[in-house]
Amino acid sequence: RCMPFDKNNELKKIRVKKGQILQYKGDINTRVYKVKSGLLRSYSIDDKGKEHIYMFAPENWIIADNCENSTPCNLFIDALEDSVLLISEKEEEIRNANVKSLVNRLAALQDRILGLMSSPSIERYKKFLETYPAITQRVPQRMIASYLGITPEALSRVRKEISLEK
Amino acid sequence: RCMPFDKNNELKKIRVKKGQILQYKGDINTRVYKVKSGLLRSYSIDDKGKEHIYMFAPENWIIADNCENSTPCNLFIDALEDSVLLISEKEEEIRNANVKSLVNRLAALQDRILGLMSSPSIERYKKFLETYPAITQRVPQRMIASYLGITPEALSRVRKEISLEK
DNA sequence: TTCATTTCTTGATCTACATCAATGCGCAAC
DNA sequence: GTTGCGCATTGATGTAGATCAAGAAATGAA
Repeated sequence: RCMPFDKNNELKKIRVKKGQILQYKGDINTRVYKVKSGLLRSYSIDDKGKEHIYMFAPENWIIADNCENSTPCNLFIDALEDSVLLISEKEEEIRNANVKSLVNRLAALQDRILGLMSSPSIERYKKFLETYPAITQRVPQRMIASYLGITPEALSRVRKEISLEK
Repeated sequence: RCMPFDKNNELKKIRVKKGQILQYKGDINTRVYKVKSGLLRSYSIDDKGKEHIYMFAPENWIIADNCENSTPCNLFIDALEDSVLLISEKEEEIRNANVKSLVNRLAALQDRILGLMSSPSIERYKKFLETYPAITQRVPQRMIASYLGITPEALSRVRKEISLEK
């Protein structure tokens, strides 16, 4: 390439094992992870010790904590499968950000918020199946429950109810 | 100004009355509103006819539906007070977007999602009071309840409980 | 394979919040 | 003033989903 600064110069490529934690709540100057293969997730742990999954990041997704740089982050990030990642600094990421894709992400969060406020768990689960069919196959149900904001028991009953509908 | 294209060329300035609806769910090619004075809100209406407030936009805030342009939008937008607005096209907005402020908005939505999933209504209300003290004074409680994802009755009881804590 | 660990399911009970209904309180219009 | 209307409060009751507990099924490790 003939560009004066190849933007990939700044990217580190790493391999991580399933279960490895990449970011802890409270870390500062956290990085941005691009998933080349595998699957990551981000999640918080509340005062009662309960995990709440904020997002799953399969191939070609970007995952990070959206907090200000240099302030402690709110989320944990770990690997749900052996994965290959590209790591970059947040500032670098902001410089190269694709505005369109940020706006798309806003739209997805808007949807999720309205869903949490207005849809019962069965509807949220059905929508999840439509939106992320691939992820359904790759993570245990308790994690989907956590993403949906319900308990594994509640998800189990929702699934039973859906199977009876047919 | 000496710029070849003044970006304000594209902005229309309008005045709206309290109660006026600027955008209906289902509209396409919706615009972006910058609030110079007054107060707007965006909200959805679910299948049971219940309103769910997605956001309040006081002075200097930007409000819009985050949907793809040319697809039907999901939100209504109306004026909670007489307001003065600058209107721009989404494409224009994307061209001039401030990435930093988009990322801040992502952070706020992340917070809201985690709050909806993990905090009881009393905590969400306390946090709202801290985060948006000014808005508390300007909108009826039923709208704050709607923003928090609870009923006006539930908010009334939460407030009573807080007043007893002291 | 066997043993251990995690995950899923099912039932019983509990609880936060919704729903429904009645009352009272501003506050604007006239 | 009074009439009407939207809003807040309070009580009674209903319900989605949480919690707790026990098994069953799947997964993984030696």
